[in-house]
Order: sequence, then C-alpha cells, then structure tokens
Amino acid sequence: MMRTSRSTIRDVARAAEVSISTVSLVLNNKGNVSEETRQRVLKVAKELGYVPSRAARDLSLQRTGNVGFVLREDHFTRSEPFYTYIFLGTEFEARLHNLYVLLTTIPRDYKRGEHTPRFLRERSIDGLLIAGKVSDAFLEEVRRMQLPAVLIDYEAEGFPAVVIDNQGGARLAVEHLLRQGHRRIAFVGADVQHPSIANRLEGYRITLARAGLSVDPTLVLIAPEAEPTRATGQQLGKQLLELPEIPTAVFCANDALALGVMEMLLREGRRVPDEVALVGFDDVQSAAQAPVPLTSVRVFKEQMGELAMRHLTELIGPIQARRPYARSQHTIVAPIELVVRASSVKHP
Amino acid sequence: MMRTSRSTIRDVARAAEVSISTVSLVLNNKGNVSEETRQRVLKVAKELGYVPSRAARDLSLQRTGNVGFVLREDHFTRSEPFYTYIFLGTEFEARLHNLYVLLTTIPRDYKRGEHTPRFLRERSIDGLLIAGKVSDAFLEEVRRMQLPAVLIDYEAEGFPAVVIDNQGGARLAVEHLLRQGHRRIAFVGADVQHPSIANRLEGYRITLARAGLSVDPTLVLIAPEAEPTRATGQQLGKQLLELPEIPTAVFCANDALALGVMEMLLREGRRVPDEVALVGFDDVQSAAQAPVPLTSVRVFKEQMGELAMRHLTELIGPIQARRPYARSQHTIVAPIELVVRASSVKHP
DNA sequence: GTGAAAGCGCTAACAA
DNA sequence: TTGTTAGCGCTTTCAC
Repeated sequence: MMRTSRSTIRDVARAAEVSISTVSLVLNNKGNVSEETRQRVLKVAKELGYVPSRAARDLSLQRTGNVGFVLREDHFTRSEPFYTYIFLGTEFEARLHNLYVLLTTIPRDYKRGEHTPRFLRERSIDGLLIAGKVSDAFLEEVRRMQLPAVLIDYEAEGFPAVVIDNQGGARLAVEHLLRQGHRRIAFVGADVQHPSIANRLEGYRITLARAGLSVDPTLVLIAPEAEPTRATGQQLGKQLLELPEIPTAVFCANDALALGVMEMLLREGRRVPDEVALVGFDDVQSAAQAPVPLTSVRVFKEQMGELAMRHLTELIGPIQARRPYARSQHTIVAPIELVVRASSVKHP
Repeated sequence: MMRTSRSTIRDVARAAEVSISTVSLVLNNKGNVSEETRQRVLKVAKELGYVPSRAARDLSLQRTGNVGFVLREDHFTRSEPFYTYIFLGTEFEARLHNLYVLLTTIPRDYKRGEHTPRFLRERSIDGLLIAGKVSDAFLEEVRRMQLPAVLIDYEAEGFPAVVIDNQGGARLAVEHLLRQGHRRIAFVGADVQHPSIANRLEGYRITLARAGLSVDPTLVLIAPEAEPTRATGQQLGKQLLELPEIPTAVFCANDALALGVMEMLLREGRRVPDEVALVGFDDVQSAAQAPVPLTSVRVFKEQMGELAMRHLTELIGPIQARRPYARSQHTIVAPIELVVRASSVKHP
C-alpha cells in the first residue's frame, strides 16, 4: 500500500545529485563542503520539506535526545504553580538544545521498582532533572544508574543542584524588617528537614546576630514534621497569638505559611502590618492578592529551570566527550529579590 | 575506548544461543517459539538486564512512540491545577500504552511557524492531545498535518474531543437551586465564545424552561470578552448588587467566577447562602476552602485525560492498520457530579 | 520452530 | 571536496 511518507536524506541526496553523506555534512555544518553544493543541498532540502528523523539520528548517535523531569505528584498539583514555572523554564531551554523533556511524577512514598519512571527503566533519557524534595529511595536509585542528573530546589549528596539563595533571601527579608524598626521578629517554619527551610532559618539567625540582636527562642515557631502549608501557618499563627508578648513582625519560611498566619491574625482582629508586620518567601501569585498584599522574596522560577537544564546539557556533553561517569558537584545559586508590599510597611 | 554499555538483542541472542530474530519473537510474543527456548531467552534477558532500545525499535517500526500534549501557557500556569490533572491522567494512561508524553505550551496569541511546537515540526509524535481552548491558527496547522489528534475540554470542527458534560452539569446545579426553592436564579458567565461556557449557559436556560420558568434576561450577567476569572466574577458580582431586584441564587459558569462573586457579596455585607445562594462549576481546590464552602459541579479531570489518551491510541492504531488518514469525529462526554456545600443550602 | 538477511534513516570513518 | 560503506539495535519477511 502506498503511503505518502516524509522524505528522507536519500531523497534529498538524489534530488541534489550528491551523496547522502554530503547532505548529512551540510545539515550538520560539518566538514568542508563547497559553498555551491551547500546551497544546493539546503535549497533542495527545503523544497522537499525534509526534516531529519530523530529516531534514526538518535540511534546512530547513541543517545536519546530526551531528558527526564521528575517531581512529586503532590508538588505538581499544588495550587501554586511553583514547579510548573520551573518546568516551563526547562522546557524552554530544552528547545535551544534540541532536547525533548519527558515530565513524569512520582508518589510521595516512592518505592523502588514499583514506581520507577518508565524512561529510567528503559534508559531512554540522556539526563535527568529532579525538582523539589523527593524520597531518598528515588535518589539512591538514580545514583546507581550513573546518569547525569541535576536537582532543582533541593539538595542531596552527590548531586549538582540549582537552589534558591535562601539565606540571602532571608537576610533581605529580615533586614527589611529591621529597617522598619522591628526588634522582636519571629520566625515561622515547618519541615526543617528541608534544606531550603533550614537555610531560611539560618539566614534569619545570622541576620539578627549580625544586627547585634539575640535570637529569642520563643519567637522561633516551627512545626518540624508538618508541610509548610497555609493550614500549618494558621496553626502557628494561633500559637503566635498565645505568646506572652506578641512579636511586632514575622518572617515566614514561605508564602503559604505567611498567608496562613495572616488569615489567623486578621480573623483574631489583629491589624497587619500595624500590629504585626509579615514577610513571606517565594512570591507566589496569591501573595499579591492577599487581603493585605504580602511582602515576599521573589524567586525566579523559570530561570531556575533554565539554569538547571543548561547545566544538565553540560554534564551530558557532546557525545564524543562523554566520560564513563563524572559528576560535577557544583551548586548553582539562583538570585532572589525582595518585593515590598503592604504587609510589612506601616501606614504613615 | 571501552564503555560499559547496555546489552543489546545480540547479547541476549548469543547468551541464549539463538538468533536475534528468535529473541525478538519471544520478547514480542509473536510467532511460534517452543516453550523451552522461550523460557531460556526470557531468563537470559532478565539476567542481562536487557531492555530494548526505543530508538531502534521506533526506527524499525516507523513510529516515534511519543504523543504530544499541547496547551496554552496561561492555562498551564493558572493557579488552579485544572489542566495539570488532565495531563496527569494522560501521562498515566500513556504508561499503559508504552508511550511518552511530550508536554509543551503555546502562547495565547499563537502564530504559525514562529510558535510551532518542535515535535510537530520534527514530526516526532504519533499523535497529539490538545487541552483547553487554543487559537484557530494552531488548530488549522494541526489539521493540515494529518495527524491523529484529540481535543480535551474544547471542541472544534474536524476533531474528536473529550468534553465535560457541561449541559448536564448546569442542569444538576440549577435543579438543585430550584429544589431549594429558588425562582430568581441568575447566571454569571464570561467568554461565551468558549463552547463549555456556552453549553453551561444553554443548560441553565433549558433547565429553567423545563421547570416552567421564563429566563429573565436581566439576570443573565455576562462579560462576553473577559476571561472567566475571579476578578471578572467580582465585577459581575458588583453588577449583580446594582440590580433593581437581587436574585436569590446565582449559578456561575465556573468556580473562579463564583468565588469572585462570593467575595464581592461578602464584602458588601450580603450573607451567603441566606441572601444569595451560589453554585459554581469545576470543583477546584479552593472551592472547598472558600469562606463559605462552594457548592460546585465536580469534573473528573484525570479521567478526562485518560479517556482522551485512550481514544488517541485507538486513532493511532496498530502500525499495520494505519490508514492514510481517517479522523473519527466522535465526541466523548465525561461524567460530572454535583457537590453540595454550604454556599447553596440555607441554614435551617 | 528457528535463522539469515534486508531494511528503518541517520552518522562518521575512510577512500578517493 | 565528495562518495562508499559500515554500523546504530531493532523488526520482519522468507527460507530452511
């Protein structure tokens, strides 16, 4: 049965009256091809609407042309599109490198084998991007595969990573509050296992210390096991209100927590920022739309994705230079900036 | 240079002392292979950790093993993970069919050529899933490619689609309000170009008519050009309050609108549901968490993705049966259900 | 029931 | 500067 199928390198070669290797050289800008034939091949290729077959090229090149992007399902479906933006950044950068991105999610309670992403099992990726916190079991499995991999917004032994400047962001936030005259500044956090949160706490501590202030341990409110969500923020907000002396400002480990705290404060009749100033972290969409617009540390999510993808392509490297296995441990710190809104600036 | 590389079909054949074609037959459950050799091959393959190379198989089979998933960037990054769940559904179903899903976004103002997804240009997909409303320019381009494609949550000439039961949902919602005793039921909508919204409006009309009520045109509030967002809902909520006689219930074309209306009503001191009952559509995450939990029509998003992917695989079909081009116009209607919450049920 | 061999569309040595 | 040829790893016809 006759099927109109796409034209191949052979069709181009025939039409341009050259060999297929010449066509290949022209299309890949390699070798010395006379300008004349070059033009002719290019012209013919265009006329025929020739597009190289990825499968054939990949097979020949011994690569897949794909990179994997893995994140936890619960992270992906969070109502704040944090990782969505990171994904978008990687996908955008991938276009420049002519790679396809295979996005897949893993469950929170990842079990080796049972949940192993298909592209990992089939080894149909050249490299892997891992976004957000994932289980150790998964990381261990990736380690064993000897596959170039880059973490995003998470850190783990043996992996290069693109991380937020968490300490720097915390510093910006706390310095801002200090500048507003605050001295009793609380910290609200959760899941301190998470390196990002741990670093934000550390930044808070350092900044206070550097300002000559001691850290009042009663002002450090942490739900160590809980996820840093709005609900957790509400809880900690309640705790905050039960303190013998309420702080005048709160730096929260992320916006979800801050929004939860804000809700609780408002509900209890406290005025923000006049009685309590609030600063969050991440600058999610709802931060700007909160009842009192939230001051926050902006994170350039798409850029993080781009940086990670770029780094990954370097690790993958040109085929010929691919070493048996060498992992650069290199960590890339993505910049942040403070976005000041009403929640932290007293009315005149 | 020696590199430890994965084992190939040749390695398996050698180790099992058979030919590669026998290995291929065994692994694909084809032809008549004696049980004995079958077992031997299987055993050896497992021992060697053999996994077939996708690139090689695809090249030989003349397919790509990929399907594309396209949606508008602004839809993907909406704070409600609506399309994210749909994607998850497709990805899940794809595993069963041994396909990879390539997710990419296109801009709202798609321009042919400039924005054409790479996998379309390179023809490295066997089929295409399109989620949500996209520009005609894009659809036109896809039509010309003669590529199996399925729309999700959108409809257009010449494409099969998986759609929400919009009319049915509207009927459920309005009947519920009627049952609560309401007679002055308003409709709040936007972008009536969108088939989903048009159908929800139609469902509203039909249900009222069937109940013997005439549709009061002043109670149909629509921002025809606007996106159905919370902000638009606030606007229309304001209009609602300026009506000479306020309706006792409002059916909103989606939850974002409903939430906007609710915000406005509450801000203006109206009680929900006592003064005005509210029903939305989509049952997004924040519906349940609204100040007054919102009654809404639940949509099974993941299931829609699954249905679409399954239908697409049927269109793609087994390689040998692939006809030059035949498009089934078939529309699949995904079920819905009404979730009743406080916003529509008067306190006793 | 099994194997030899051609072919999928490309790249890259190597020759010319 | 260009062409010939041998793969890349798999599927599939066609002999045996």
